[in-house]
This record gives sequence, structure tokens and C-alpha cells, in this order.
Amino acid sequence: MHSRRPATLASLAAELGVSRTTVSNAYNRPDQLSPELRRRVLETARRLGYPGPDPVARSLRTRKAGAVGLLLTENLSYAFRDPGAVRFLEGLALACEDAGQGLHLVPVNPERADVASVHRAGVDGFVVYSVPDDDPHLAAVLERPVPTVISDQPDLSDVDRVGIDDNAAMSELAQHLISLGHRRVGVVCMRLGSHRNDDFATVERQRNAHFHVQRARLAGLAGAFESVGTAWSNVPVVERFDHTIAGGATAAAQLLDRDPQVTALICTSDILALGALEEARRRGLRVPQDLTITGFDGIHAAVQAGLTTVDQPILEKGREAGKLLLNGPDPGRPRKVTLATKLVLGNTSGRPHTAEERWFGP
Amino acid sequence: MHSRRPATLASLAAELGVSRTTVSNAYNRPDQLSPELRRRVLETARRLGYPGPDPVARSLRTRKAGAVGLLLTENLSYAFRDPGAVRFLEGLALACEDAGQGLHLVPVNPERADVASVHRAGVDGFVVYSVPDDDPHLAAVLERPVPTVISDQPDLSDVDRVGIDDNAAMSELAQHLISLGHRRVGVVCMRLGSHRNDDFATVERQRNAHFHVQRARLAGLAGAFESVGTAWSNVPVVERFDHTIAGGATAAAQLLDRDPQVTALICTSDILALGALEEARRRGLRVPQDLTITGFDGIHAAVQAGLTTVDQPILEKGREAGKLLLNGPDPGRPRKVTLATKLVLGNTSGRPHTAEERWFGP
DNA sequence: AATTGGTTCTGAACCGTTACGGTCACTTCA
DNA sequence: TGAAGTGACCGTAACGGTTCAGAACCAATT
Repeated sequence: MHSRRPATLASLAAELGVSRTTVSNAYNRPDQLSPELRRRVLETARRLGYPGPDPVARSLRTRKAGAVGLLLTENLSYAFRDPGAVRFLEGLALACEDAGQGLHLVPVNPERADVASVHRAGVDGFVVYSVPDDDPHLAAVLERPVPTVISDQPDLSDVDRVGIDDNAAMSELAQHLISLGHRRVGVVCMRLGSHRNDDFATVERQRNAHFHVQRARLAGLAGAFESVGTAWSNVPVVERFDHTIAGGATAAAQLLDRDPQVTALICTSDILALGALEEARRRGLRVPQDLTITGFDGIHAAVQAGLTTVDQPILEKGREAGKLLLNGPDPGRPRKVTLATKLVLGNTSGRPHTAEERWFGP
Repeated sequence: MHSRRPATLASLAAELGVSRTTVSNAYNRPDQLSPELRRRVLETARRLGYPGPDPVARSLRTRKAGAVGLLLTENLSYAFRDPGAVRFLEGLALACEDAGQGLHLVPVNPERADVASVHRAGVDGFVVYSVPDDDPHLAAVLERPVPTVISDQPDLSDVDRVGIDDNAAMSELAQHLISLGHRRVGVVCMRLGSHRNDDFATVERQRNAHFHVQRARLAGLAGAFESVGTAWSNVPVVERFDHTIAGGATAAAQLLDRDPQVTALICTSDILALGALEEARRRGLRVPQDLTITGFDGIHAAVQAGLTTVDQPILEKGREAGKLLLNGPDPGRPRKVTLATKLVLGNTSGRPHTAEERWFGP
């Protein structure tokens, strides 16, 4: 009984001797028929096991699905594994529940370029979160005749976008480190391309990164440090494909092995920074006395750990993206929303050792 | 251009002078037409801005939506706020991505009984997670002619279910406490009904709780303690409607104010237990020397905090629910999957003070 | 010459609904 | 008393596809 669809609106109408329109109205516009007839319709429906108008057929006719699609470049389950993604989704969910809209997570296989899932999603619009510039799924989304809002990346000129000023935010963080006296630093960043490169990233690779956000953050760092005379090409930048604490730890290790003289490890995400903290502890390096470590994002665990980081309003980003998609009556000009960030000074950043201290102790 | 639908399969066919079938085949069954014609179809599609077959129309015809619906009783955003829910969803997402299915989160307003969102969701089946026995949304789901799997609660005899043995698991935890010597205990539990009662719960209220899981856990406790002579009606049970750490803290306070002699605080969730820990710290009570505190669930933060708790495989529950829904060719008999739990002995449980210790110190 | 088999394409039915523009009987009001 | 209104219901035409049983054609076999 729970798996057959015995009755349709038409068969119900036939049984009752009324038109399909009337049955439809019984469900959707109670004021269009007499209470008595409506009662009879509903009662007969119950008797025949008619579950009410089919949602898909209704969607086809009304041209609305009652749901927004979410595309992210990782596996579907990543959405629930990464604290940042979870926070973004919470915000998006808030916008959806306000509007009574469902949230349809599109399954993506990052391995194969299987765009079919994008074509199969019955949604009224898409929110795209943090995908690479050249993601084929994104291209598929943009081909669909529904509104789209991109968050974080990429920044396409003719598509709505909500994000932060990654360059400026990272630059501000860099200024902080510079003012503390750091000149010789290392960087741990997230993936810069679609293929795995768990290694150092050349300046060229940084410039050509397929991820707008990482590109902007690195550029912010580069600009700040260049301006005080640190040649960026000498700054080691290690990349990690997987965004995990363990990855941050091994990246930090790789960096410290290459140049034990660095006084600060700048990570482009909190997750990576938490890994770096682990590695520092493992090596017996005191933070921040022996090594400064910074993150980016302002996730809960990082703030709790006292990390110096950039707090960005991830939840609001999700909510804003949802609002833009749902409330916006689709104006002509693409909308660009840039939210504010805040530098959070934790206890993982401090003055580097002076040369003397380095040799003779503080 | 991104918001109009200029072309349809039919108009494309007309333009090309072929039948609609052929165009459809070009997308869905490439082997059914010559490569040359297919190329022409696809190229003309691009020229006309045809985005490919409409997903909703396709769903109507094929009778499959390519997505599973998720119903939970709280606001949509709660799914991303509660660590347990997030973990469950991660598991469910794993099952979905394996099957290439989308995940459609149904927006629910716990205030109004707005069942329409359930009727509007175009999905091939539902997973229902932890809703009360009498939830109207659940009733609406069961009326829909699609398969359904319920996780945790409620346990309806004719619906697939995946869960744990809450009664036995809690009983095992109780045995542990009993063997340590605890006889005078207090309990903090989650909501037992649909209306708010942030207060003590009578035995009757416990028995009639609309949440199967809470009912079973309390019953497990009651059984164990009754069997060693502790009259359950004397055991104070405090209920909290909102599942938050802050709620756990105030509940613990309420309990300790009522009976400062309790030697253990048993919480039916880790979140509540983390709150209880906070309150104990606030009062200067040492855990476990002065007070034993236990949780339930085995979420990350709890294990990290060294909480004595019951570890339940939340992720596997989600994944199993998804698999049941997606792989199962709908056998006649409803399937019941019960996963194993594991008692985790942390450092928040210990022997209670003896009478002498209580008065004269250990 | 008739049969067989394979490829390529088509016609028509069907999926289950809602939007739109009526009709019809029955007041109401001047 | 006739015109205008109102409430209740209906017929038709989409909505945009997929599917299945053939038709048409051609080459190869009997």
C-alpha cells in the first residue's frame, strides 16, 4: 500500500463525477468550491488511498520545485565533515526555512566529471559554494535556466556573488605579523588546482590557481610582505589537496624541514592551522614563543584553541546567498555582496626571536 | 539568458526536422542514433540555448526524482547545528553519493503543523530522523506512496527502521554506575513531548513520552536502578526542551539544588552532559570525585572531554538508513536494523563518596 | 526472389497536474 | 423586471518529456 499509486486526481474526479479542476481546487483553493463538496472529495480521497496531488506533476505545471539546489565541488558528505561548510549550510538552511523552501544537495563525484546530477536536480535555483573556476558542474549549473548565486568562488562577472575581500583580510593579517617583526615566514594553503599536489607550490602555480579564494589570500600575503622587502618567491608555500587537520600537520612538517628558520606559519584555513599547531607541539616548539601560527575562517574550534585568525561570517554568507536567491526578484545587474571580516588576535602569534635569542635563548 | 527557457525538446526537434524521440535519444541513448545526427542535435541545442531535457518533466515520466528526502522534526537549520544530526547526515550523504542520489532536506516549521512541505517534495523516498511518535509530518510522509526508513524513533511496526537498543545501552551504563556504588542519582533528559517543559518530569510523563528514544533510555535506567532497590519515583528527572549545552547546565543546576546529595548525574545525551560538566565546574564540584557525570551518544567533543558515555554509531546509522532506502528492493517484511553500542569509560565517572568521606573528607 | 537481421528513426500514447477562460444558475439592486 | 454580480464548477490546453512498438531502409544470407 505504501508503494503503489492506485489513484490519481483524474480517477478521483471520475469516481466523484466532478471535474479534475474541482478536485485540484479542493486541495489548492478551498474557497473555490463548497465546503460540502470539498469534504466529500477529501473523504473519497482517503477511501481510495489518494495521497494528494503528485509533487512532480505539480512542479512541471507550476514551474516551481520548492527547493534550492546546492552545489559544492567535493563529495556530498564533505558538506557535513568540514566545519566551514556546515556553518555555511546552516546559514543557507536558515534562509530556506524562512522561505519554506527545501534544500536539495546535489551529489557530485569529483573524480568523474559526471554532470548528469546537475541536470537531474529539480530545483528553482542554485547556490554554488566554493568551487574551482573551471568546475564543469558549475558550467552545467550556469546553463540551466534558473537563477544562481555563487559564494566565495569563483567570481564571475555576470553572476550574483556573496563573499568577503579575501585579499584585504589576509593582507591585514600579514600587517599584524609584519608589525610583530616577522619577515621570514612559511605558508600552508589549500588546494590550488583540481589535481593533487601535496607539495610546494611555485609562484606561477599560485598565480594560476583555479581557486579564486586561495589565489586572493596568497596575493594578499604576497603584496604585504613584498612591500616590506621580503621577496615572495623565496617564501615557501606548501599546498594540501585534502582539507584536514592531518594534512595541515604534515604540511607544517614539510615546511619546517625545508626552512627551520621561519618564524611564522601562515595557514589559509583554521583546519590547516590546527594541524600546524599539532606538529609544533610534536616538535616541542612553543607557540608563540618559538613559532607563530595563524589561521583563517574563525571556526569554533580555532577560536576556542586561541588561534590568531581572521573571523569571517560564514553563517551569514550562507544566509545571504539564500536570501539573494529567494527574495531577489532577479534584477538586471548581478549583485555582489561583500561581508566584513575581523582580525582575531589569539595567543598563537607573538614576536619572533631576535637573532641573539635564537642562539642564546630568550 | 539565464532565466528564460526559449527552447524545448520539441522546438529543437522541429528546428532539426527530426522527431522528439530522436532528440531525446541524443541525450539519453546515444547508441540509438548515428553519431553524425547526434552531433548535429547537440550543436543545434547549443545554438538555440537548449539546456537539455527538463529534469521535472523527466521525473514525471520516469517516476523517479533522483533524490531522497530527509525529514527531521526541528527547523531545517538544526540539522547543521546539532553534532549528532550532522553526523547522521554525513552517513546518509555517503549512502546517497554512492548511489548518485541527491539529498533533499524538507523544510519543517515545528510551530505550525505545515505539512505542505512534505507534499511538495519531489523525492523517491524518505528518511525520517528522530521525530516524535505523533509528528504530523511523519504521518504525511507515510501517506506518500514512496518507501520510508525511520531512524531512531519512532518504532512503527510496519516501517523500516534502523537504530540501537537504547534501553539495553542505558541499562549497561546504569550497571556500571551501580557497580561503582551509586544509588542516589539524578537524570537530565531531552524533551519528552511536543510542548515545552523545562522542569522535572513525573514518572507518568516519562512513561508517556512522545519520543521513543528518550522513553527507552529512561526505562533502561529505571529498570536497572529498581533492581537494586532504588525506587525510581524518587529519582529526580529534569527535562530540557532545547538540546543545548546551556540547557544541560541549567538542568544540572536545577537538579543539584533539589537534591545536593546525588552522587551521579546521568544525562541522556552528550550535549546535556557537557552542560552538566560546566555547571559542576561552576560550583567547584570535582568530577568524578565529588560528582559523577555521564552522557550518551559518543559525539566527538564528548569523547575528547573524557566523558563517560555510550558510544553509538551515528554515522553508520545514517548510512544504513540510506542503504536500506536505496538498495533495498522493498521486500515484504519491514526491516529492522539494530546497531551495536559501546560503553565508553571516561574520567567523569568514579566511586561516590562514602558516608564518612562525605562528612570528613576522603 | 524471398527471407533475415540490423540500424536508424518515427508516431502516438502517456506521466499527473494546474492555468485559463469560460458556463450556468442564482441572487441582488435600481 | 431586467441588468449586473456572484459563487460553484467545468473543458481544454498546456507543462516537457520518455517509451514502445513499429516503419523504412539497406546489406547479407538462403
